[in-house]
Amino acid sequence: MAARSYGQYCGLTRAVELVGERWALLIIRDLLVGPRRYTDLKQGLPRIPTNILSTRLKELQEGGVVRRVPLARCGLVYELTPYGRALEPIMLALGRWGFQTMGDPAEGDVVTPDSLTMALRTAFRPERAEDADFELHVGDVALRARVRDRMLTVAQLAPPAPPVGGAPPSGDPEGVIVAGPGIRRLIGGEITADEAVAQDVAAVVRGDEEILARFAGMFRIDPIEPIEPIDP
Amino acid sequence: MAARSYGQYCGLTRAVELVGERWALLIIRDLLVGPRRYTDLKQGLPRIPTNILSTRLKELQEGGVVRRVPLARCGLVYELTPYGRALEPIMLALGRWGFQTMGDPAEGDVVTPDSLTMALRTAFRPERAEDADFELHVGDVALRARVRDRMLTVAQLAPPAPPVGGAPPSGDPEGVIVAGPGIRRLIGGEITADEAVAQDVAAVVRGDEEILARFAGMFRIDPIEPIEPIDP
DNA sequence: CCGGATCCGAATCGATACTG
DNA sequence: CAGTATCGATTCGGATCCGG
Repeated sequence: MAARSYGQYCGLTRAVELVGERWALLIIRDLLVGPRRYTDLKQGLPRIPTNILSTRLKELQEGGVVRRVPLARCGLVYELTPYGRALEPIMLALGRWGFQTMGDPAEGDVVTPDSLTMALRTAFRPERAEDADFELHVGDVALRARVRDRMLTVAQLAPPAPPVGGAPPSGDPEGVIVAGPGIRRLIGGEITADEAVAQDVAAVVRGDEEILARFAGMFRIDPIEPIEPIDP
Repeated sequence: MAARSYGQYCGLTRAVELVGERWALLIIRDLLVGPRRYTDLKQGLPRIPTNILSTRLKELQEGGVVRRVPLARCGLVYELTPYGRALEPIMLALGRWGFQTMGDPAEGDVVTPDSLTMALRTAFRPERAEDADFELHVGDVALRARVRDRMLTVAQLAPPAPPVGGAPPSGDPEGVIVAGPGIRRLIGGEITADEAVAQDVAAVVRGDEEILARFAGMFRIDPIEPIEPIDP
């Protein structure tokens, strides 16, 4: 039996053995945004020890979740295999689940470009989507998000994107939203767009302020019903 | 910042901090089957150190995922909160994902009643369901599974169920299936019911042998398409 | 700058023993 | 039954180092 095996013959156990080690799911989160170099991953996961990153990447390759690709344009990158990409809906659902109980950021917590990108994907509701094209700034991170035809695409503007990222669309966005961590409350439906502006949670620094309401309409994670139906 | 925090402000990170520690998801898997006493959990997770079980249960309670309920009939049990139960679709999806690459069992791997119950739920396809009522034996584990109205219910027959489990239906099942770990290949669609019988992967020891084909029709986890569309 | 490998103290895990 | 206590074996985290 493998060293860190749980000793059970079960699909979930297998999954946890593949991607349940510390840091593994966060590495996969970043790779869901796009292929990344070793250094990109290290920057996107500021607190990961380099030896752990190295070890996890090897394990994930061995498990068929990640592969290492020498890329002509920019050296060596890691990317998800099709099997690894099959985790995407699970990661989005897990992100939604965790979002429900996210409090305020702890001291030292950071928001990275890839985590914000995945947060947008997590919160995106295709069924409510309407075309839009805006910039979102949170801390040092700036993204360009575009919705066309109920499809969301996100590109990283700042910090300067890794060479592998998709290029942002040319032309100007409809508006620029600058937000703090409190934007969680807007996405969570705790406050309205107007309240977000009033409480300085978010501001529209360019374009029509109405874009914030459109944002809040499409990017939404509803709380689970707080029923407590169990009665011993 | 908390001791084992990842230092990121992100929904997925929060989720991983809540349920990503070693053994936590397997504890949750067992609790998805029903409330369990400390000892039930320890039996269902034969290789978990008791201090880890104790620690995880405390952490999961603190995270609002699990609660401890003094139950009149049988002492103290742990059960999922509504928030914890919200993990069910995610756990089923993760189980399906891991199932795809489950090889043969390693030496010493066990199949527990709760893991087999969740495996059945994982593989169940409501859209293909037809009424059925059968016993499934794998190793020492025996379950009674019943499908009515496209809903699956599973009860544990052996080993003797924890007092909290639902009672099995009265009356005889339509058939009794005895299988080995190779039943994975039947569920995975690698072999047909006839081949499973021919290869001694499964046998119908009571009732009409046709029930195995009906089983295979409703309980199925298809492989992900093995496309490799990336071309650097 | 990129892609790691190495080293070492601190924290966690795993196994066993023990207790109310 | 429901855990706590103890202790050696691993792993993790942080820092540094190194070849390209």
